Amino acid sequence: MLEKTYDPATLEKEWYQYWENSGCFAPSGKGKPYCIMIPPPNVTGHLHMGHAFQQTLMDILIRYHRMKGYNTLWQVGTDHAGIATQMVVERQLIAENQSRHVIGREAFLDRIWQWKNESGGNITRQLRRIGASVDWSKERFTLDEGLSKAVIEVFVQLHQEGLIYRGKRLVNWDPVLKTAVSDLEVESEDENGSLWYIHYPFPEGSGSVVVATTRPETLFGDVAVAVHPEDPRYRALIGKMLQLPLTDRLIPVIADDSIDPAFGTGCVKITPAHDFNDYAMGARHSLPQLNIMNLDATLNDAVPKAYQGLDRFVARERVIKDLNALKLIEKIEPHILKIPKGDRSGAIIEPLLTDQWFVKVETLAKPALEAVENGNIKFVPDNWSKTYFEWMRNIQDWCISRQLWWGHRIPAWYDDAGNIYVAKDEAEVRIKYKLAATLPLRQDEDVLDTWFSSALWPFSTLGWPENTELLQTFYPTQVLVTGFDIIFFWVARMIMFGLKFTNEMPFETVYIHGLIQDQNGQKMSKTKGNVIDPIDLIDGIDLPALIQKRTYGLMQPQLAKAIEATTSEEFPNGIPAYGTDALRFTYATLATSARFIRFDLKRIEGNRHFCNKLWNAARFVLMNTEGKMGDESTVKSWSTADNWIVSAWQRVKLAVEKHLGEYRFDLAAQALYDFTWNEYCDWYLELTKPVLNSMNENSTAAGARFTLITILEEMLRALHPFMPYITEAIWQKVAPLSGISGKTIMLQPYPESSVECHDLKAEADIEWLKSIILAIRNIRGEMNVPPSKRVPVLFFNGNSEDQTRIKNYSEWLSALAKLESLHWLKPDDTRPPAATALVGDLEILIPLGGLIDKDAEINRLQKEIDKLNKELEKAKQKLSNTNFVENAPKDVVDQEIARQLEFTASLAKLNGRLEEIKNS
RNA sequence: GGGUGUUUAGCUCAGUUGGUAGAGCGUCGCCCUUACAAGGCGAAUGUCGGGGGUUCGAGCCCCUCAACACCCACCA
Repeated sequence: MLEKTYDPATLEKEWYQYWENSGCFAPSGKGKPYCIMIPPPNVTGHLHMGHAFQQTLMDILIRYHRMKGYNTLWQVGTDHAGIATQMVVERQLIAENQSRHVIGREAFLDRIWQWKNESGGNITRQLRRIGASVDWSKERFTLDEGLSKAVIEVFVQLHQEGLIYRGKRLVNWDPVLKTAVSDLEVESEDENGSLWYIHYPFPEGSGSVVVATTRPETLFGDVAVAVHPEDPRYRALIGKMLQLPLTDRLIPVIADDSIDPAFGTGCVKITPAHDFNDYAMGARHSLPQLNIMNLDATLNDAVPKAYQGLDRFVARERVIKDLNALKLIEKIEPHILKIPKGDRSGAIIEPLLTDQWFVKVETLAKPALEAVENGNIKFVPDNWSKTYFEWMRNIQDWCISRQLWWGHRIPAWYDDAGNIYVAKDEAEVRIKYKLAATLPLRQDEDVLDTWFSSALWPFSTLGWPENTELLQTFYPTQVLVTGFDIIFFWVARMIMFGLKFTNEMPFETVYIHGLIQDQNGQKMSKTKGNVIDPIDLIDGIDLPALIQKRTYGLMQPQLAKAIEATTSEEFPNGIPAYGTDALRFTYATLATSARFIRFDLKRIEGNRHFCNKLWNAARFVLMNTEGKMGDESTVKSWSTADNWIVSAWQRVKLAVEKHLGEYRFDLAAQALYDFTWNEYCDWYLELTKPVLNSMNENSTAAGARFTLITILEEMLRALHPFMPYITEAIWQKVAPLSGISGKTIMLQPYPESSVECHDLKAEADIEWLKSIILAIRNIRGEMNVPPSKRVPVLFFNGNSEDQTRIKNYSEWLSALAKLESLHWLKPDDTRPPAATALVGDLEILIPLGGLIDKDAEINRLQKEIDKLNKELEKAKQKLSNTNFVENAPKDVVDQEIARQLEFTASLAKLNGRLEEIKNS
């Protein structure tokens, strides 16, 4: 027997260990392969709501397919997350008054590896807590030996084919991290700034041209002023020279179509080394690129002495002040502009000319685009493919070098003359390029963008470039489960590299789930202080601990107070423990096709109740079956209820299969929830009670026991992918009673729908029975008749089928509607004053006796009559429309006619009853 | 500027080829009823964002407007 109360904490503890230790997570080696690659979380990270949500969905798919007999692999692993991880450890050093530059590259890397080894287990421990059935024996890390080998292989090959090149380009430079970042790692935000109108005088000594700029400090890098070629104000000036203020340089006026004459003055200063637009224009006009900044965004020695070494924003103030003194500022306008910031550091990005490595993506993008266009790779929901197309059709070369230490070091070597050699390692370089052993070579200092190794994840984890058995079996993988925020960062690049290096799609389907937000629709973030740790939902947490967690280690400590206040308001008692299964089930029900998902504690609370419901239903079943089960052959007869619940269950299984096939976890979960609670518990269990308690020798108790246990056992299997722990715990007790042996539910087959089990007559009978019971309960409820009070019921005016059914099912009627007695009235019997309900033609009377208030019943009837009248009006109106009668399909018209007749008949009866009771 | 979404009950959301508007939570009654008070039974609640169109019929299809959200892009 199960414990009296459902306690997730104790039952979740045992099972994961057991599953893992018995190798249940490893591929079976039998059946069609089914493989999902985990989007590798940052190795030093910790689980957040998004992870837990995503991993739950993957685990549902994995457990479902494993039970369906697939050879299932959920490949697990973590990412080295270059910038993010390096930043964490750098911050630690700073706290110790150290810096990576002081301790040096080697010591710094040692330090990160040490940190990785200490905290790298966090995320995997947490994965276990949510029940993720990943194959731990195959765990990988993007910086491990095998994956590094794959990275080098890819780099060398792409370089050889000319698809990776090195060049001095304008890139997004993060002056705080002192590294280049890709376009995707830059986030632009609107900010209030100014537009400065500056005079650029003619060298002749009088007059000037006024240019408008948001970045006056870059004036030192100006190499031209551009105007629109058709602009009548400036046409005559094209080709003339201007005096660049604060300098002794002269720069030309040039003409370019891209200039908007309506903006500012129609004159634009051109700074090719510090602006992407100007860079392109510079290229068009063969202008020099004049870099005026150092790597930390201070001005370099290309600017006048007075400004050298100043930070760009200090320099700005200085330039404005000096221009003002020279009366060269015409005016200043407030202006809203986009400020580019690094997504990690938050530093304002500076376009800077540096030597970097790039992937030439155009040729890689073409097949990747086609793979989605022709449906070889499907996005679910489908509209995400549009987002993918938009980006891929306008794709720019990818800057892959990072001036960091933590990552895959670029396999390129330089000699003193600056020649570049690319190969697997230095020895190979010397062989490949036939270099003398004595020629000094130094390796490129830079590492690769983290996403470069992530792009190889689907095949590098399986052993590529070796043609391993794993790779042969599980590649291409079946589905990628991820958020839309990394479609460009990751999904697109996996498709490009997958097609390039394996000639196959890395996955068949990309399922894009929504992003979790807090209950107010805000993104969960540390600075907002609204983060919820999924583990705290499982175990619970008290308010002080929650506040401590949310305010600890804030980048902006001044936010702590506000966070404490909102947290206290929102969770005055902390967060109660809900258990893993309730959390997982909640994630499933939240996985609609919506883009953003608001996480509300109410939902998880409801689902903990669902767990409890299931638990108690199982207790009821066990209580009535343990020690009382024969095998199926001893069952003499099946009741209508048995046949009904079996039949209804088939539909549910079918629905679940359909919904999971379409990645509608919400609908699948909903279908199971509804059946479990609203059919199995609310009706079937209640219907078995009179049978199980009956003293009658010929009763169908054996059939009820058998049905109770077999349906429950199947429900557990069907629910297992959603709620692995509770289903396993219950199943252990239930399975033996239903004649099933097995060590664990997770390796049992997933229940399948069977058409032969459909029983339409039983379904119709039980639907009828339900409506009679509901009608009586409605009267009872409306009249406030307490459940303990049994009532007499009179039936009147029904057809022969009603009579048969009432005869057959009177025991159920009495039990579920709490009847004291049950009689048929003949047409000429006198009817006592009574409350009335209708089910089809059948009239149900509950005599007023002392328990029903006459006026209340009059009100109730009148309400009912009003409702019917409205419906009748609608039906009449439709049928009086000749267009409808002539054009609508016959069955729709017939249905409307039937409705009209039914409403009319019902109204006649109810009105009669109303008169009777008024006159009584 | 380009693109993609969202708008349905008090709240959070379903609504699958157009055919009688649903769930959970909350609210309001009556109940400790031998699985479950983490529960049972009953009830109330919607001009499906606005306007137009197609159709016998629109929450669903088309057009348009509005609000909100997100993504991409070089307006100095």
